[in-house]
Formats: sequence, structure tokens, C-alpha cells
Amino acid sequence: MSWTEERVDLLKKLWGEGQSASQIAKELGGVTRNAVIGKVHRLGLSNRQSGGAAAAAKPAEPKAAPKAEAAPKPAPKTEPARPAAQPAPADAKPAMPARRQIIPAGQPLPPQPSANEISPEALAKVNEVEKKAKKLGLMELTERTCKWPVGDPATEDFWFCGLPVQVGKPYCEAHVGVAFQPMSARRDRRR
DNA sequence: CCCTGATTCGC
DNA sequence: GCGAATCAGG
Repeated sequence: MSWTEERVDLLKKLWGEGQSASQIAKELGGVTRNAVIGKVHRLGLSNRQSGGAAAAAKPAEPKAAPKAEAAPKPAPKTEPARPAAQPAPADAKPAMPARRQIIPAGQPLPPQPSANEISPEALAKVNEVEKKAKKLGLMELTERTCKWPVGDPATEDFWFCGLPVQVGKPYCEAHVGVAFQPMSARRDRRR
């Protein structure tokens, strides 16, 4: 795969949206996250500032040369000593007009079956597991973290399970148990 | 261990 | 220019 205009555009778009390099790589296909990061740097949009305004140069730790220095010239091993790290002024507000937090009312949440149609065993298991939940935020979810939501998205008391997912499933074992009810199991549930 | 971006350097 | 390997960190 090569960096066609289309792919670069998509890269810019996704990166601008704050997608991670690995996510972008997967969406693009045919490239690794390294390739994405490399391209991002070459495009000069490594810093997610936006319109390339303030050139707030990052400190960029010295980080001594890791590998052999094939220096044909008698280059002194000692680095030119970076100008000491800057005191970090830190002011200049970007451009976030203090947006009121948007709380999506009808988000496409996973099925939350009514308690009365879940097997008691599975329900008990879930309650048990929720104590061990990692309580991840939306941004911390990955392909292998359980995406079962707990609590009310409109409150602070909301999080995702975050436990290791069942292979191929979006949820951990316990939540898979309540999310995917076999028809046979939910039929004629006496209560 | 899972993940993140940053950097280097042979190609 | 490209991206794997590596580094540094959460």
C-alpha cells in the first residue's frame, strides 16, 4: 500500500479527530501504526495543535544515541548539550469555548436486558464481576477490553467493565453471558 | 501485559 | 519518503 491522496486525507482526518495511530492503521488497512506515526511526522502534524499555529516546541528529551555512532569525523561523543528545558510558561488557551458537556441521550448502548429475563446464574456472575471491573472511561476502551456499560451515562457514576474480553466478543465472559442469550435459554423462563 | 506517540536509520 | 525497530512512557 502506498500513501495515496485519499489515504493521506483519511489519515489527516482521523488523526485530527484524535484517533490513535493504531486505530488509524487498522482503518486504513495495509499499514502498521508505525507507518502511520511515521507519516504523521513527515506530514508535520505530529503535534495535535491544529492549524499549525503556536510552534510550542516540545522539550524532546536528550535520550542518548542507542546504537553505534558510525561517525567518520572525530565527533565528540558529548552531545552539544541541549539548552536547558524551558520553564514551561503554559498559558494561551487553545480554543475551547467552554463547551457544556454534551450528554448523548440515546447512545447506541449494548443491550441491557431486563433483569427478569436473564438467568439468575448469569446475573449473579455479573454482579460479582462488576466489583472487579476496571471501570474504564470511554477513551480507555480497546479491542480487548469489555465494553459493557455500567451506570447512567448522564452521571459521573458511569464506566465500562474493562475486563479482558472473550475472544471475538466485545464483552468479558460474564457480560457475554447476559448479552448473548440463546433463544432456547430465554424461552419459557419461569419466574 | 495492554496500550500510547517519538525517534532513528537502513532501505 | 517509507516504516520496522526501538525507545520512553501510561
